[in-house]
Amino acid sequence: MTTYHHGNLRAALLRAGMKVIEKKGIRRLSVREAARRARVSHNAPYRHFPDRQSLLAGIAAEGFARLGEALKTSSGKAMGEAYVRFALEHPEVFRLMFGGTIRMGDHPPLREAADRAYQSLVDRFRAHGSEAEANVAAAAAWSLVHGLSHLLLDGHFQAPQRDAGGAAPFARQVLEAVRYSIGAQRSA
Amino acid sequence: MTTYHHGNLRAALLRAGMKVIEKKGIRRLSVREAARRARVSHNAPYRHFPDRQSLLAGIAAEGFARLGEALKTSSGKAMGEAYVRFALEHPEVFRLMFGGTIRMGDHPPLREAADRAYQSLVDRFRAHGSEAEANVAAAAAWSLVHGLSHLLLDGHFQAPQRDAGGAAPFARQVLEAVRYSIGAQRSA
DNA sequence: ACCTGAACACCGTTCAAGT
DNA sequence: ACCTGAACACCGTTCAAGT
Repeated sequence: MTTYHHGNLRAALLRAGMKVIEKKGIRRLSVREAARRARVSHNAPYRHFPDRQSLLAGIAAEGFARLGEALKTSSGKAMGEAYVRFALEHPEVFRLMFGGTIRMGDHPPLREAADRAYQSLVDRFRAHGSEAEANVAAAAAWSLVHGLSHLLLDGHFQAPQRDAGGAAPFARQVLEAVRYSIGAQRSA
Repeated sequence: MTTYHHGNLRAALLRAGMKVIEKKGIRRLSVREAARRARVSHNAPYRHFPDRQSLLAGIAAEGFARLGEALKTSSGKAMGEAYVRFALEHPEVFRLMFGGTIRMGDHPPLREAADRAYQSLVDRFRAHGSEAEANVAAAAAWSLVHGLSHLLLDGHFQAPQRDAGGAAPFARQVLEAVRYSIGAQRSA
């Protein structure tokens, strides 16, 4: 029974941090709070993360890994809905990943995690046309599902849409509408 | 020469706050910093805003007003690009408006400001089909430009795209691609 | 190496008091 | 009404020290 914490304080801090963020929001996760939950001094986290931003970056990277999984395990047509579902089910982590709290430039492993998740999406477009066309198509698809996720989370769609029965069905409508549009173009 | 500040401390705080946010980011705007810039005690702002969130909400509302202006004064086809341009030119204010820092539900004037801005966008779709169809089309368009703005700000598009010559031309490509798609559907 | 306690310069917010 | 200074309970981060 060592006087130290345990084998993997880093992992414990990430787990604790993720939990706080999901339950109380990003602003409420302090380094000191993560330390408390991991039962170490307010100071121990600095052995594993140089600053609060890096702790947040670690949690965001874990978020990208989970998003990538969700995308990979969804069949082609359902990928857009899987993306939106991830955002709606993990709103605070999604905001951490994309809310500008952390700058990817400062955290290379975060950028790599994000790129891997995006690859799951781009790969589905490789079949269509030139590389440049695939890039544009993937960017458009990502933009659509990403913007839709954000706007739904922020509550920007009003009564007429919500009355239709909640966020998810509305999201499906929007995605279907655009899917048909793109299909029309392709076959033309 | 009164011992008080001046006629409109509220406006002065909003102006100072906007400036700090644009220059240093949201995290760096404290109530105390806004007070300092307006040359009042750290406590005076609480006469005009119940808490920090409300100060931020006031600044965000001003941001929505400006975005609405930018959209209204842009001609139909250029509106999407105007939206992206606003985001790229005012990244920190854009993040404040849409980054989840403030919950619109807690600040009715903010929601109203946001709705007015959205109306500038929805109005352009009124001509097309039923009300429900217009709603879905507007939501799709908003999602696209909004997601594209966010992803560009976060730096998620990689070398091949950026090499083409920067964010704005890439944005134009993506928007054009989808515009053609939707045009194809309409005429089919 | 990994952890701790004390210390510093900040916060947001509340309160009692001044004009 | 509008403003001020003191006070409280937090922060992130640094430092000197313990095992």
